[in-house]
Amino acid sequence: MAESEQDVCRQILQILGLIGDKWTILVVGQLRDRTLRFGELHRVVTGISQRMLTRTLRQLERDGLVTRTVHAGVPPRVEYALTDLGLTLLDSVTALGQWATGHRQQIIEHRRRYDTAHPAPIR
Amino acid sequence: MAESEQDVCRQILQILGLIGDKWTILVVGQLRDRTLRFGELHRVVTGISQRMLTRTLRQLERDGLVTRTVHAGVPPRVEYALTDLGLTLLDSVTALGQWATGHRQQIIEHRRRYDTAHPAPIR
DNA sequence: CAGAATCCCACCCGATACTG
DNA sequence: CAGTATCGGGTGGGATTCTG
Repeated sequence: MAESEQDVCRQILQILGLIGDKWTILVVGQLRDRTLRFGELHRVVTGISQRMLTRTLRQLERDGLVTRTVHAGVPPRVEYALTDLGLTLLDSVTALGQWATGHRQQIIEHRRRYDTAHPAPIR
Repeated sequence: MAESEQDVCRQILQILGLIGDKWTILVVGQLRDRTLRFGELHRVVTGISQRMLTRTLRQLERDGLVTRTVHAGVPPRVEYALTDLGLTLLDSVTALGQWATGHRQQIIEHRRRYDTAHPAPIR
């Protein structure tokens, strides 16, 4: 089964796109050191809507990055935790986050300079 | 000047979002070892529209990740190259790309299993 | 509590046409 | 050649409502 370079490239891009998603990063970040319930995640990931939290978690579950554990009973309880695979992603993302942190000031400064040098057209 | 955690977090997310953009990654990747002209980039980054290439390059320039050099004359010639800052980004992205490459099969396999276990509702 | 379903709008982005 | 301008379809994502 031949697999073209194109396919591989597109798959990797897809994965990077997943990682680049802001909600994904925030959610994975929150699961760093402990498992959390749906409601806890909803509270701790500031600004996320119920819908987006659900979608993000589903995708992460589908990709094998988090586990979803339903505890029977009333009220219902669903817990989310990182898998081993999810942990390796966390490491990589953390590294990238450190790049972002480390160069944040530089980038902001560049933007400031660029924006003053290229004023918005009047319109 | 107090800078809230929220602000810093949002800035980092913004930067990660930038990195996650598929065109950004492809363009930066192509500039890895040599400077390229607009038209060359347009040819080599498969599928990108003129508009998106322009926008991507502008943003990268604004953030100080690439330089834009205009050579006078006819026909016009504009060359793009990575800055030192851009190179450090390239390194980080490459690392993440290696993660994606290394775990690609696992993720695809997880998806396959998930999709067969959770068949799409009939509709 | 943990979602699923629906509505709806803002914006992203591609296609196309025009310009210095 | 290297862009800008404009239009229009598709989509991401918020707000709201309903259910097991």
